[in-house]
Amino acid sequence: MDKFPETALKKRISESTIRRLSLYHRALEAVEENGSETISSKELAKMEKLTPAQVRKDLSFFGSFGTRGLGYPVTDLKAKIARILGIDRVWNIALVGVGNVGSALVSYKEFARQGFKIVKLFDNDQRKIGSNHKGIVVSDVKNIISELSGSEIEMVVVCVPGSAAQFVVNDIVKAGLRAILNFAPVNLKVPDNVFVRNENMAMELEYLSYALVNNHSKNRVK
Amino acid sequence: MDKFPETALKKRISESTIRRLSLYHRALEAVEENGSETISSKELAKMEKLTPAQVRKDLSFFGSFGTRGLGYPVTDLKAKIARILGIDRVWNIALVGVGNVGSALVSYKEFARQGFKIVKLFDNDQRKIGSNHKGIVVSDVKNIISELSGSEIEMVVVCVPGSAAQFVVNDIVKAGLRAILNFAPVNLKVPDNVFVRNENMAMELEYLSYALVNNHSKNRVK
DNA sequence: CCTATTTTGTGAAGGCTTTCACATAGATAA
DNA sequence: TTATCTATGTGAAAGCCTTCACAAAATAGG
Repeated sequence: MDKFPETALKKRISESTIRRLSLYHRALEAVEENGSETISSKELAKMEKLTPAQVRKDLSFFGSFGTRGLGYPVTDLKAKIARILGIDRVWNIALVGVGNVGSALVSYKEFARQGFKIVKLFDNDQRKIGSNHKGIVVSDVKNIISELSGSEIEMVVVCVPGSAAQFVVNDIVKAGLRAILNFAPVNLKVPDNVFVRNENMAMELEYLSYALVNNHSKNRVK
Repeated sequence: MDKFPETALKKRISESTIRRLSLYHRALEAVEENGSETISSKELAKMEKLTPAQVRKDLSFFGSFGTRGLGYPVTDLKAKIARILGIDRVWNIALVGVGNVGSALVSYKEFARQGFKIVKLFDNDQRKIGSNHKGIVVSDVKNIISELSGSEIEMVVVCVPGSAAQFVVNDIVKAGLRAILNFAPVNLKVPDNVFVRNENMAMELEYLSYALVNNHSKNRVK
C-alpha cells in the first residue's frame, strides 16, 4: 500500500509525533536485539514512558502497521519508521567549526550508526585548516560555498561561536543546502524552505536549574 | 512584590514557557550589550522568532515586569528571568563518562558562562582515571555514590554509553541527587522527584532527515 | 466452528497552549 | 493639563495535541 498517495488529502504531522517516531525506532532496535517478533503498543509505550494510545495514534497517521490481538511486527515496523524518517539511507554531512564540540561530534558513534556520515570539515583557524580529524582534512571555511554547491552533502552541523554562526549559515544557504543542525546559541535567520534544528545544551541545564529551584517536581508558581 | 507568595493559588507553568524564558534571557544578554535600556515584546519576539503575545503571556505568569507604552527594562527583566530560572547563582556539576562528548563538555564555555561549573569527573576506564582534564582529576565511577553524597554538587551530566547509563543513574539517585542531563540514547527510569533532561543529538538529525524527505517545508502526509 | 481474549485503529472528548483583541496605563509632546 | 500614542496585561477564542473508550479484527483454545 502506498504510504504517500499523491492524490490523498494531506494532513500535517506534528513535530512531537516525528520526535516520538525516533524514540520508537530506537526502542525497536533494542527489542529486535532481544529477539521478540512482535510488540504491543503497551510495551512500546512503557519503554519510552508514553501512553499506548499515543503510540497507536502516532503510527496511525502513517498507516495500519499492527495486527489486532497481536501487536506490531518488530522488524517490519522498525523498517517502516526508518522509511518515514528517511533514515533508511546514508546522509552525507559537513561540519563547520572543529572546536571542542565539533571534534567530539566527528567521533560521535551514534551519528555513524544511524547513517549520518560526516564527510567534510570546515574551520576558519589557519592552525586547524589542513589538519586531519578521523581521516578528514579540515578545509578553509572561506571556500564553503563552492565546496558544498552541487556536492553529495545535504546537511550541515554548525559548531562555530554564536558571533560567526549567521555568516556561516548564510553561505550554507547560498550553496543550496536546506538542513542545518545548529549548536550555536543564537536564533538563525534562514529562508522558509531551509530547516534548522537547534541544539542548546545550556538550555537543558537551565531547565534543570528551574526544576530544582521551584522544587519537588511541582513546577508551580504565582 | 513577592514572586512566590506562599498563600497564593499556584498554577502550573508549561515546559515550553520555561524553555522560552531561556531564549528571552539570552536575547536580553545581546540587547544589553548593545546598550538599549528597554525592549518591547514585539522586538523580543522578533529576536527569537516568536509572537509578541507569546512573550507577554509567558512573562505575565511570573508578574508584571513591563511599563505600558514603553516596554520592559532590559537589565531588570534579565535579572528577574535569571532569578526565576535559578541561574542567578553557580551550580556545581559532576560529569560521568569522559569520552568524546564528555571531554568536549568539560571545555564547553557556554556552560561556564552561565554559571554551570563542572567540578568533578568520573569514568570507569583505568586509563582515564587519575588523568587530568582542565585541572580536574578523573575519579573512579565505582566511588560515585560516596563522592557525590552530601557534596556541593547538585547536577550530573551523563555521557556514558547507553548500556551503562541506567546503572550510573541508579547510583546518582542513591547519592541523593535530583537533576540529570542525559546524553545516552536510552530512556532512564528514575523516581518521580528526580529530574532528567535528555539531549539526543541523533534525534535532531533524524528530524532534519524527515523534513528533507517529506520535502518543501510542508511536513504533510497521507 | 464458536467463544473468549487480546490489541489495534480511530472518532470524539478533554485538556493544554497559543493567539486574538482590547481595556488599561503610562509616555510623550504641545 | 490635555490629547495622542504606544505597548502591556489578560480574559476569551481558537487551535492543537493527547487521552478516552469502544467497535472491529485477529488470535488462541477448545
